[in-house]
Amino acid sequence: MSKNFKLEILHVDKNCGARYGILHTPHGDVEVPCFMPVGTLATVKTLSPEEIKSIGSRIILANTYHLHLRPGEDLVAKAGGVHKFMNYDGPMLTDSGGFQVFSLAQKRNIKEEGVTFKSHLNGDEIFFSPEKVIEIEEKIGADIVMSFDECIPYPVSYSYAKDSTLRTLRWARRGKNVHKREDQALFGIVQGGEFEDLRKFCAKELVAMDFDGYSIGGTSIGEPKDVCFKMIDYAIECLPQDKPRYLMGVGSLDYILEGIAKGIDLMDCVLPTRIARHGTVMTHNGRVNIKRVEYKEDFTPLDKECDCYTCTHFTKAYLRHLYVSEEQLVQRLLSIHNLRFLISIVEGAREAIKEDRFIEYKNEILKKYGDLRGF
RNA sequence: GGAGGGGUAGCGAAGAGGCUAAACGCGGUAGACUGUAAAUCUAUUCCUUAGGGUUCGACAGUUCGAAUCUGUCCCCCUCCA
Repeated sequence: MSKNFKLEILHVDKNCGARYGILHTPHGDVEVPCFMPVGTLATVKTLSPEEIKSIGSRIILANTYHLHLRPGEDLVAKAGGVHKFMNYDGPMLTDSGGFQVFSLAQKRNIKEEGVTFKSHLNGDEIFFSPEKVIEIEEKIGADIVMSFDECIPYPVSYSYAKDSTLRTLRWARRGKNVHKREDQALFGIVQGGEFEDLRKFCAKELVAMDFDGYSIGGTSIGEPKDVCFKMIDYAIECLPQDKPRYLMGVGSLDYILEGIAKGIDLMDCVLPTRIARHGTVMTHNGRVNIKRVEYKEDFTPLDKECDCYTCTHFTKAYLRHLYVSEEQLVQRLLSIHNLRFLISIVEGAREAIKEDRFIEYKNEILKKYGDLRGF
Protein backbone atom coordinates (compact mmCIF):
# COMPACT_ATOMS: atom_id res chain seq x y z
CA MET A 1 0.00 0.00 0.00
CA SER A 2 1.39 3.34 -0.95
CA LYS A 3 1.66 6.16 1.55
CA ASN A 4 -0.31 9.36 1.07
CA PHE A 5 -2.77 7.53 -1.13
CA LYS A 6 -6.31 6.89 -0.01
CA LEU A 7 -9.83 6.97 -1.33
CA GLU A 8 -12.49 8.42 0.95
CA ILE A 9 -15.99 7.62 -0.19
CA LEU A 10 -18.20 10.38 1.16
CA HIS A 11 -21.52 9.54 -0.41
CA VAL A 12 -23.14 6.84 -2.54
CA ASP A 13 -26.21 7.81 -4.54
CA LYS A 14 -29.25 6.07 -3.12
CA ASN A 15 -30.62 5.23 -6.56
CA CYS A 16 -27.58 3.82 -8.35
CA GLY A 17 -23.98 2.86 -7.83
CA ALA A 18 -22.61 6.37 -8.36
CA ARG A 19 -20.30 7.51 -5.60
CA TYR A 20 -18.72 10.76 -4.56
CA GLY A 21 -15.41 10.85 -2.78
CA ILE A 22 -11.94 12.25 -2.47
CA LEU A 23 -8.83 10.52 -3.67
CA HIS A 24 -5.78 11.66 -1.72
CA THR A 25 -2.50 11.57 -3.64
CA PRO A 26 0.99 12.90 -2.91
CA HIS A 27 0.35 15.78 -5.30
CA GLY A 28 -3.04 16.74 -3.97
CA ASP A 29 -6.62 15.62 -3.64
CA VAL A 30 -8.88 14.61 -6.48
CA GLU A 31 -12.62 14.66 -6.17
CA VAL A 32 -14.23 11.64 -7.79
CA PRO A 33 -15.83 10.77 -10.07
CA CYS A 34 -13.24 12.48 -12.22
CA PHE A 35 -12.36 12.74 -15.89
CA MET A 36 -8.63 12.73 -16.60
CA PRO A 37 -7.24 14.45 -19.71
CA VAL A 38 -4.58 12.46 -21.55
CA GLY A 39 -1.10 13.89 -21.90
CA THR A 40 0.74 11.02 -23.51
CA LEU A 41 4.10 12.72 -23.96
CA ALA A 42 3.97 14.65 -20.70
CA THR A 43 1.82 17.30 -22.32
CA VAL A 44 -1.88 17.52 -22.90
CA LYS A 45 -1.50 18.39 -26.55
CA THR A 46 -1.64 22.15 -27.21
CA LEU A 47 -2.28 23.09 -23.54
CA SER A 48 0.00 24.57 -20.91
CA PRO A 49 -0.12 23.27 -17.33
CA GLU A 50 -1.81 26.51 -16.32
CA GLU A 51 -4.52 25.98 -18.90
CA ILE A 52 -4.98 22.37 -17.80
CA LYS A 53 -5.59 23.55 -14.27
CA SER A 54 -7.78 26.46 -15.29
CA ILE A 55 -10.31 24.16 -16.92
CA GLY A 56 -10.79 22.33 -13.64
CA SER A 57 -8.72 19.29 -14.47
CA ARG A 58 -7.27 17.67 -11.35
CA ILE A 59 -5.28 14.72 -12.66
CA ILE A 60 -3.70 13.90 -15.99
CA LEU A 61 -2.10 10.90 -17.66
CA ALA A 62 1.17 10.29 -19.38
CA ASN A 63 2.30 7.18 -21.21
CA THR A 64 5.11 4.82 -20.30
CA TYR A 65 5.76 3.49 -23.81
CA HIS A 66 5.86 6.93 -25.40
CA LEU A 67 8.04 8.52 -22.70
CA HIS A 68 10.35 5.52 -22.77
CA LEU A 69 10.93 6.06 -26.48
CA ARG A 70 11.28 9.78 -26.15
CA PRO A 71 12.88 11.35 -24.15
CA GLY A 72 13.55 8.18 -22.13
CA GLU A 73 12.73 7.59 -18.45
CA ASP A 74 16.29 8.30 -17.34
CA LEU A 75 16.09 11.80 -18.68
CA VAL A 76 12.74 12.32 -16.98
CA ALA A 77 14.26 11.05 -13.73
CA LYS A 78 17.26 13.32 -14.20
CA ALA A 79 14.86 16.25 -14.58
CA GLY A 80 13.49 15.36 -11.15
CA GLY A 81 10.52 13.30 -12.28
CA VAL A 82 7.67 13.95 -14.64
CA HIS A 83 6.05 16.65 -12.51
CA LYS A 84 9.14 18.81 -12.48
CA PHE A 85 10.01 17.92 -16.04
CA MET A 86 6.73 19.32 -17.35
CA ASN A 87 6.30 21.90 -14.59
CA TYR A 88 2.99 20.47 -13.43
CA ASP A 89 2.50 19.93 -9.71
CA GLY A 90 -0.87 18.17 -9.76
CA PRO A 91 -1.60 14.46 -9.51
CA MET A 92 -0.48 12.31 -12.43
CA LEU A 93 -0.97 8.78 -13.64
CA THR A 94 1.07 6.79 -16.12
CA ASP A 95 -0.45 4.20 -18.33
CA SER A 96 1.75 1.17 -18.71
CA GLY A 97 2.01 0.72 -22.45
CA GLY A 98 -0.56 -2.06 -22.28
CA PHE A 99 -2.77 -0.16 -24.68
CA GLN A 100 0.11 0.01 -27.14
CA VAL A 101 0.17 -3.80 -27.09
CA PHE A 102 -3.23 -3.40 -28.71
CA SER A 103 -2.82 -0.27 -30.83
CA LEU A 104 0.59 -1.22 -32.22
CA ALA A 105 -0.57 -4.74 -33.00
CA GLN A 106 1.31 -4.83 -36.31
CA LYS A 107 4.55 -3.99 -34.61
CA ARG A 108 4.61 -6.29 -31.59
CA ASN A 109 5.07 -9.87 -30.48
CA ILE A 110 3.54 -11.09 -27.22
CA LYS A 111 5.20 -13.79 -25.13
CA GLU A 112 5.00 -14.91 -21.52
CA GLU A 113 8.12 -13.00 -20.59
CA GLY A 114 6.84 -9.78 -22.15
CA VAL A 115 6.17 -7.97 -25.38
CA THR A 116 8.60 -7.05 -28.13
CA PHE A 117 7.66 -3.85 -29.93
CA LYS A 118 9.05 -2.22 -32.97
CA SER A 119 9.34 1.43 -32.20
CA HIS A 120 6.84 3.41 -34.24
CA LEU A 121 9.48 6.14 -34.48
CA ASN A 122 12.44 4.31 -35.99
CA GLY A 123 11.73 0.58 -35.99
CA ASP A 124 14.09 -0.18 -33.11
CA GLU A 125 13.23 -3.31 -31.17
CA ILE A 126 11.89 -2.61 -27.69
CA PHE A 127 11.17 -5.20 -25.03
CA PHE A 128 8.58 -4.54 -22.33
CA SER A 129 8.10 -6.91 -19.43
CA PRO A 130 5.93 -6.24 -16.36
CA GLU A 131 9.09 -5.65 -14.32
CA LYS A 132 10.61 -3.34 -16.93
CA VAL A 133 7.41 -1.29 -17.10
CA ILE A 134 7.34 -0.80 -13.34
CA GLU A 135 10.99 0.21 -13.40
CA ILE A 136 10.23 2.81 -16.07
CA GLU A 137 7.14 4.05 -14.27
CA GLU A 138 9.09 4.45 -11.04
CA LYS A 139 11.60 6.60 -12.87
CA ILE A 140 8.91 8.69 -14.51
CA GLY A 141 7.40 9.16 -11.08
CA ALA A 142 3.65 9.58 -11.48
CA ASP A 143 1.39 9.33 -8.44
CA ILE A 144 -0.53 6.40 -9.87
CA VAL A 145 1.04 3.77 -12.10
CA MET A 146 -0.63 1.02 -14.07
CA SER A 147 0.33 -2.63 -14.29
CA PHE A 148 1.47 -3.89 -17.66
CA ASP A 149 -1.42 -5.70 -19.32
CA GLU A 150 -2.61 -6.81 -22.70
CA CYS A 151 -5.60 -4.87 -23.95
CA ILE A 152 -7.53 -7.69 -25.60
CA PRO A 153 -9.02 -6.79 -28.97
CA TYR A 154 -12.73 -7.14 -29.74
CA PRO A 155 -14.08 -9.47 -30.90
CA VAL A 156 -11.86 -12.33 -29.81
CA SER A 157 -12.31 -16.02 -29.08
CA TYR A 158 -12.90 -17.27 -25.56
CA SER A 159 -9.69 -19.24 -25.58
CA TYR A 160 -7.61 -16.25 -26.64
CA ALA A 161 -9.29 -14.06 -24.03
CA LYS A 162 -8.67 -16.68 -21.37
CA ASP A 163 -5.00 -17.19 -22.18
CA SER A 164 -4.42 -13.45 -22.41
CA THR A 165 -6.27 -12.68 -19.19
CA LEU A 166 -4.38 -15.32 -17.23
CA ARG A 167 -1.14 -13.91 -18.60
CA THR A 168 -2.19 -10.38 -17.66
CA LEU A 169 -2.81 -11.68 -14.13
CA ARG A 170 0.65 -13.22 -13.99
CA TRP A 171 2.09 -9.98 -15.28
CA ALA A 172 0.17 -8.03 -12.62
CA ARG A 173 1.70 -10.22 -9.92
CA ARG A 174 5.18 -9.86 -11.36
CA GLY A 175 4.84 -6.10 -11.57
CA LYS A 176 3.55 -5.82 -8.04
CA ASN A 177 6.43 -7.92 -6.76
CA VAL A 178 8.99 -5.43 -8.02
CA HIS A 179 7.15 -2.18 -7.34
CA LYS A 180 8.97 -0.36 -4.55
CA ARG A 181 8.11 3.33 -4.53
CA GLU A 182 5.86 4.03 -1.59
CA ASP A 183 4.77 7.38 -2.93
CA GLN A 184 3.19 5.69 -5.93
CA ALA A 185 -0.09 3.84 -6.06
CA LEU A 186 -0.13 0.75 -8.26
CA PHE A 187 -3.33 -0.29 -10.03
CA GLY A 188 -4.23 -3.68 -11.46
CA ILE A 189 -6.14 -3.89 -14.71
CA VAL A 190 -9.18 -6.10 -15.14
CA GLN A 191 -9.25 -7.78 -18.52
CA GLY A 192 -11.31 -10.80 -19.63
CA GLY A 193 -12.79 -9.55 -22.87
CA GLU A 194 -16.55 -9.75 -23.03
CA PHE A 195 -16.71 -12.97 -21.01
CA GLU A 196 -18.40 -12.81 -17.63
CA ASP A 197 -16.48 -15.57 -15.95
CA LEU A 198 -13.12 -14.23 -17.14
CA ARG A 199 -13.91 -10.67 -16.10
CA LYS A 200 -15.03 -11.76 -12.66
CA PHE A 201 -12.17 -14.16 -12.21
CA CYS A 202 -9.68 -11.51 -13.24
CA ALA A 203 -11.17 -8.91 -10.90
CA LYS A 204 -11.19 -11.31 -7.95
CA GLU A 205 -7.62 -12.44 -8.54
CA LEU A 206 -6.44 -8.84 -8.72
CA VAL A 207 -8.30 -7.96 -5.55
CA ALA A 208 -6.65 -10.90 -3.84
CA MET A 209 -3.29 -9.37 -4.80
CA ASP A 210 -4.40 -6.18 -3.02
CA PHE A 211 -3.68 -3.36 -5.45
CA ASP A 212 -4.14 0.31 -4.57
CA GLY A 213 -6.85 0.58 -7.19
CA TYR A 214 -8.39 -1.30 -10.07
CA SER A 215 -8.84 -0.41 -13.68
CA ILE A 216 -11.28 -1.82 -16.13
CA GLY A 217 -9.45 -2.23 -19.42
CA GLY A 218 -10.25 -3.54 -22.85
CA THR A 219 -13.20 -1.17 -23.13
CA SER A 220 -14.01 1.40 -25.83
CA ILE A 221 -12.13 -0.46 -28.52
CA GLY A 222 -14.98 -0.98 -30.94
CA GLU A 223 -17.29 -3.25 -28.96
CA PRO A 224 -21.02 -2.48 -28.86
CA LYS A 225 -22.18 -0.28 -26.04
CA ASP A 226 -24.12 -2.97 -24.23
CA VAL A 227 -21.08 -5.24 -24.30
CA CYS A 228 -18.96 -2.50 -22.79
CA PHE A 229 -21.50 -1.83 -20.06
CA LYS A 230 -21.63 -5.51 -19.19
CA MET A 231 -17.86 -5.69 -18.96
CA ILE A 232 -18.02 -2.84 -16.44
CA ASP A 233 -20.76 -4.56 -14.43
CA TYR A 234 -18.93 -7.89 -14.25
CA ALA A 235 -15.81 -6.23 -12.92
CA ILE A 236 -17.38 -3.79 -10.48
CA GLU A 237 -19.34 -6.57 -8.86
CA CYS A 238 -16.06 -8.05 -7.72
CA LEU A 239 -14.23 -4.86 -6.75
CA PRO A 240 -13.98 -3.51 -3.18
CA GLN A 241 -15.81 -0.34 -2.17
CA ASP A 242 -12.80 1.32 -0.61
CA LYS A 243 -10.49 1.29 -3.63
CA PRO A 244 -10.64 3.50 -6.70
CA ARG A 245 -12.07 2.14 -9.91
CA TYR A 246 -10.74 3.45 -13.15
CA LEU A 247 -12.54 2.90 -16.45
CA MET A 248 -9.89 3.15 -19.12
CA GLY A 249 -10.28 4.93 -22.43
CA VAL A 250 -13.78 6.21 -21.93
CA GLY A 251 -14.51 9.74 -22.97
CA SER A 252 -17.83 9.99 -24.75
CA LEU A 253 -20.63 11.53 -22.79
CA ASP A 254 -22.94 8.54 -22.46
CA TYR A 255 -20.14 6.15 -21.48
CA ILE A 256 -18.86 8.57 -18.88
CA LEU A 257 -22.28 9.04 -17.33
CA GLU A 258 -23.09 5.34 -17.46
CA GLY A 259 -19.73 4.52 -15.92
CA ILE A 260 -20.35 6.95 -13.08
CA ALA A 261 -23.79 5.44 -12.51
CA LYS A 262 -22.16 2.05 -12.13
CA GLY A 263 -19.68 3.31 -9.55
CA ILE A 264 -16.65 4.31 -11.62
CA ASP A 265 -14.36 6.91 -10.03
CA LEU A 266 -11.82 7.71 -12.71
CA MET A 267 -11.93 7.86 -16.50
CA ASP A 268 -9.59 9.08 -19.19
CA CYS A 269 -9.79 9.53 -22.90
CA VAL A 270 -8.01 11.17 -25.81
CA LEU A 271 -11.33 11.81 -27.51
CA PRO A 272 -11.98 15.38 -26.34
CA THR A 273 -8.51 16.60 -27.24
CA ARG A 274 -8.18 14.62 -30.45
CA ILE A 275 -11.51 15.59 -31.94
CA ALA A 276 -10.87 19.18 -30.86
CA ARG A 277 -7.70 19.24 -32.94
CA HIS A 278 -9.79 17.91 -35.82
CA GLY A 279 -12.44 20.59 -35.47
CA THR A 280 -15.19 18.83 -33.52
CA VAL A 281 -16.54 19.90 -30.17
CA MET A 282 -19.00 18.47 -27.70
CA THR A 283 -21.60 20.91 -26.42
CA HIS A 284 -24.63 20.75 -24.16
CA ASN A 285 -26.69 20.42 -27.32
CA GLY A 286 -24.64 17.78 -29.08
CA ARG A 287 -21.66 17.64 -31.36
CA VAL A 288 -20.60 20.60 -33.48
CA ASN A 289 -18.13 20.46 -36.33
CA ILE A 290 -16.72 23.96 -36.43
CA LYS A 291 -15.68 23.82 -40.06
CA ARG A 292 -19.25 23.58 -41.33
CA VAL A 293 -20.25 26.39 -43.66
CA GLU A 294 -23.34 27.09 -41.57
CA TYR A 295 -21.10 28.65 -38.90
CA LYS A 296 -19.44 31.06 -41.30
CA GLU A 297 -21.43 34.01 -40.03
CA ASP A 298 -22.51 32.60 -36.70
CA PHE A 299 -21.41 35.11 -34.09
CA THR A 300 -22.62 33.09 -31.11
CA PRO A 301 -20.43 30.97 -28.79
CA LEU A 302 -19.85 27.26 -29.36
CA ASP A 303 -21.90 26.46 -26.29
CA LYS A 304 -23.97 29.14 -24.56
CA GLU A 305 -24.00 27.13 -21.34
CA CYS A 306 -20.26 26.66 -21.21
CA ASP A 307 -18.07 28.79 -18.94
CA CYS A 308 -14.75 27.98 -20.64
CA TYR A 309 -12.31 30.57 -21.94
CA THR A 310 -13.18 29.74 -25.53
CA CYS A 311 -16.93 30.07 -25.13
CA THR A 312 -16.70 33.26 -23.09
CA HIS A 313 -14.35 34.99 -25.53
CA PHE A 314 -14.88 33.78 -29.10
CA THR A 315 -17.61 33.19 -31.66
CA LYS A 316 -18.19 30.21 -33.91
CA ALA A 317 -17.50 32.41 -36.92
CA TYR A 318 -14.06 33.27 -35.58
CA LEU A 319 -13.24 29.69 -34.56
CA ARG A 320 -14.33 28.48 -37.98
CA HIS A 321 -12.14 31.11 -39.60
CA LEU A 322 -9.17 29.91 -37.55
CA TYR A 323 -9.85 26.28 -38.42
CA VAL A 324 -10.30 26.91 -42.12
CA SER A 325 -7.15 29.04 -42.12
CA GLU A 326 -5.25 26.28 -40.31
CA GLU A 327 -4.32 28.61 -37.49
CA GLN A 328 -2.93 26.68 -34.53
CA LEU A 329 -4.80 28.71 -31.94
CA VAL A 330 -8.00 26.92 -32.83
CA GLN A 331 -6.66 23.56 -31.68
CA ARG A 332 -5.94 24.97 -28.28
CA LEU A 333 -9.23 26.82 -28.00
CA LEU A 334 -11.28 23.77 -29.01
CA SER A 335 -9.25 21.51 -26.71
CA ILE A 336 -9.91 23.88 -23.82
CA HIS A 337 -13.60 23.78 -24.61
CA ASN A 338 -13.96 20.01 -24.97
CA LEU A 339 -12.06 19.28 -21.79
CA ARG A 340 -13.89 21.95 -19.84
CA PHE A 341 -17.18 20.62 -21.20
CA LEU A 342 -16.56 17.06 -20.00
CA ILE A 343 -15.04 18.19 -16.71
CA SER A 344 -17.98 20.48 -15.99
CA ILE A 345 -20.39 17.65 -16.79
CA VAL A 346 -18.56 15.48 -14.25
CA GLU A 347 -18.54 18.35 -11.73
CA GLY A 348 -22.31 18.46 -12.12
CA ALA A 349 -22.40 14.72 -11.65
CA ARG A 350 -20.59 14.98 -8.31
CA GLU A 351 -23.10 17.54 -7.06
CA ALA A 352 -25.97 15.37 -8.26
CA ILE A 353 -24.58 12.30 -6.50
CA LYS A 354 -24.36 14.17 -3.21
CA GLU A 355 -28.08 14.89 -3.55
CA ASP A 356 -29.05 11.40 -4.73
CA ARG A 357 -30.27 12.69 -8.07
CA PHE A 358 -27.58 11.38 -10.36
CA ILE A 359 -29.93 9.29 -12.50
CA GLU A 360 -32.12 12.33 -13.25
CA TYR A 361 -29.03 14.39 -13.95
CA LYS A 362 -27.68 11.79 -16.34
CA ASN A 363 -30.96 11.45 -18.22
CA GLU A 364 -31.36 15.19 -18.49
CA ILE A 365 -27.86 15.70 -19.90
CA LEU A 366 -28.16 12.86 -22.41
CA LYS A 367 -31.60 13.92 -23.57
CA LYS A 368 -30.38 17.40 -24.30
CA TYR A 369 -27.21 16.16 -25.92
CA GLY A 370 -29.41 14.20 -28.24
CA ASP A 371 -26.89 12.20 -30.17
CA LEU A 372 -27.47 8.59 -29.24
CA ARG A 373 -24.16 7.52 -30.64
CA GLY A 374 -22.82 9.06 -27.51
CA PHE A 375 -20.55 11.64 -28.95
C1' G B 1 5.79 41.43 -89.59
C1' G B 2 8.74 36.53 -88.62
C1' A B 3 9.79 31.92 -85.56
C1' G B 4 8.37 28.79 -81.79
C1' G B 5 5.16 27.11 -77.55
C1' G B 6 0.32 26.75 -75.55
C1' G B 7 -5.37 27.02 -74.47
C1' U B 8 -8.30 20.25 -70.39
C1' A B 9 -13.47 20.70 -64.69
C1' G B 10 -13.32 26.54 -59.45
C1' C B 11 -7.50 26.69 -59.85
C1' G B 12 -2.90 24.04 -61.18
C1' A B 13 -1.77 19.91 -64.13
C1' A B 14 -1.72 14.68 -66.70
C1' G B 15 -3.83 12.47 -70.97
C1' A B 16 -1.90 12.46 -77.68
C1' G B 17 -7.95 7.68 -81.59
C1' G B 18 -12.04 3.23 -78.01
C1' C B 19 -10.11 0.80 -71.21
C1' U B 20 -11.83 8.95 -70.56
C1' A B 21 -16.97 12.18 -67.28
C1' A B 22 -11.33 12.70 -68.04
C1' A B 23 -5.17 10.60 -63.48
C1' C B 24 -3.01 13.62 -59.68
C1' G B 25 -2.60 18.01 -56.49
C1' C B 26 -4.97 22.33 -54.48
C1' G B 27 -9.49 24.54 -53.31
C1' G B 28 -14.81 23.30 -51.93
C1' U B 29 -18.47 20.18 -49.15
C1' A B 30 -19.47 16.48 -45.58
C1' G B 31 -17.94 12.54 -42.15
C1' A B 32 -14.85 9.72 -38.67
C1' C B 33 -11.76 9.82 -34.35
C1' U B 34 -12.68 6.56 -27.23
C1' G B 35 -5.87 3.74 -21.56
C1' U B 36 -2.86 9.46 -28.61
C1' A B 37 1.97 5.89 -34.52
C1' A B 38 -3.52 11.04 -35.24
C1' A B 39 -2.64 19.53 -36.61
C1' U B 40 -4.73 12.58 -38.90
C1' C B 41 -7.85 9.68 -41.95
C1' U B 42 -12.28 8.82 -45.20
C1' A B 43 -16.01 10.15 -48.73
C1' U B 44 -17.57 13.47 -52.27
C1' U B 45 -16.69 17.55 -55.82
C1' C B 46 -19.65 19.06 -64.73
C1' C B 47 -25.46 18.81 -64.83
C1' U B 48 -29.23 15.38 -63.46
C1' U B 49 -36.19 14.10 -62.02
C1' A B 50 -30.29 8.69 -61.58
C1' G B 51 -32.60 6.93 -66.87
C1' G B 52 -29.52 9.75 -68.71
C1' G B 53 -27.58 14.74 -70.47
C1' U B 54 -23.64 18.03 -71.92
C1' U B 55 -17.88 18.47 -71.82
C1' C B 56 -11.37 19.31 -72.92
C1' G B 57 -10.73 27.72 -76.74
C1' A B 58 -14.61 28.09 -81.30
C1' C B 59 -16.55 26.19 -85.66
C1' A B 60 -16.28 22.69 -89.66
C1' G B 61 -14.39 17.94 -91.02
C1' U B 62 -12.01 12.62 -91.05
C1' U B 63 -13.54 8.06 -88.42
C1' C B 64 -17.88 2.75 -86.50
C1' G B 65 -15.65 5.89 -82.50
C1' A B 66 -12.24 12.40 -81.27
C1' A B 67 -9.82 16.03 -75.46
C1' U B 68 -6.58 13.16 -78.75
C1' C B 69 -6.19 13.36 -86.32
C1' U B 70 -7.25 17.54 -90.35
C1' G B 71 -8.73 22.69 -91.76
C1' U B 72 -10.10 27.64 -90.56
C1' C B 73 -10.66 31.13 -86.85
C1' C B 74 -10.10 33.39 -81.72
C1' C B 75 -7.05 34.09 -77.54
C1' C B 76 -2.29 33.64 -74.43
C1' C B 77 3.22 33.21 -73.73
C1' U B 78 8.53 33.43 -75.38
C1' C B 79 12.17 34.97 -78.83
C1' C B 80 13.57 37.75 -83.35
C1' A B 81 12.50 42.32 -86.25
